[in-house]
Amino acid sequence: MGDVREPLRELTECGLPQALEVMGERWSFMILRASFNGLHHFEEFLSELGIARNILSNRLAKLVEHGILVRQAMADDRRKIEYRLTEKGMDLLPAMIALRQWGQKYGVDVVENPVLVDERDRLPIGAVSILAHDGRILDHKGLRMIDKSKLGLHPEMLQN
Amino acid sequence: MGDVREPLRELTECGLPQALEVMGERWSFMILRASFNGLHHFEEFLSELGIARNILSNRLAKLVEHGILVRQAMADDRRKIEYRLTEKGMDLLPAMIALRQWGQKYGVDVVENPVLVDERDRLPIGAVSILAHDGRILDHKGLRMIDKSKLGLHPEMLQN
DNA sequence: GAACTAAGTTTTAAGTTGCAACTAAAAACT
DNA sequence: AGTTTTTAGTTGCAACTTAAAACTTAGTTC
Repeated sequence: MGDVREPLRELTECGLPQALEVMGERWSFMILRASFNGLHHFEEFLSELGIARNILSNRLAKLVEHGILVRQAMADDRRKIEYRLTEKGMDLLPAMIALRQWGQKYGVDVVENPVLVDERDRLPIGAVSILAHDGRILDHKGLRMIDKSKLGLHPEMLQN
Repeated sequence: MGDVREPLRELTECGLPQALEVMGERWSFMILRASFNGLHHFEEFLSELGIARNILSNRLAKLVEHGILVRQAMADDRRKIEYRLTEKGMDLLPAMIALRQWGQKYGVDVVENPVLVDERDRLPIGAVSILAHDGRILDHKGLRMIDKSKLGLHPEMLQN
């Protein structure tokens, strides 16, 4: 078979570039947060975020295009368009909260309000965490990047 | 004194804008990933990421300025500059991995290689998760945003 | 049907990105 | 010692993106 070099830097394949295609654009995360905070209309986002109209229009369209928000004219007043988070959009919450917590940890005088709480007991949530397959919390020292081919074929291998 | 209106939409205060100031810029997350993957030098980032030289230069400077990377000329060859993740940079891992996992879940034909594994057992990691104060995994249905002032004063209140 | 409102487009200026060519400094070769 | 190569940048310029303000369109209220 001759010269079967394995590609030295297989850094290319991963979901990050895909995620950044939408969420890497300026304002996307801020719109997501506002949306999660209960805002649904164009003029609400506009006055809440202090974004320019044309950019907001463009971003909302992209978020809808990517299935993160759904756009729907309201029945009672059909001028009003409601933007609502989809399940796909909700799935961005861990990323958003992780960013938020990081900004809070290292930012100067970040007040944090409103606070995220567990609905069940109304206590503030803990840190967004990287979990091992068995639920242990991992930090960067407990993590390794390895080539797919070098994965032992354990039976539990069906998670990430 | 007189007219002390409270700001109606206290959506303003949170760590997200702070985090996005650096990490919201195009390429920042890709550089972070490359860095975590073991790249350390200018020309490595350049050929790995396909970014323009001036932009890379600018981003690295900003990441250093914000304390996410440290810049250090190497002892043996002082032309070579080493960029290395700080603790603050490592703390962005949950956010980065959460984004990556989202991109993987919803992206089309994302291969994912290299794979993130738990160093201890070399099994792929689980999903980055939002945890309650007591360690339960929360999803968006179990979360609520409430005003700081409405927080009951529980003794455990010192986390997020 | 005149005025108003919500959402979006257009226009124009300012700022950012990306490419290509150039520079600066340290190391290696001859 | 002097030229070449390597590493990490900077500069100049064209293409693209963002922002602010004025304009448009469709639906609603008076």
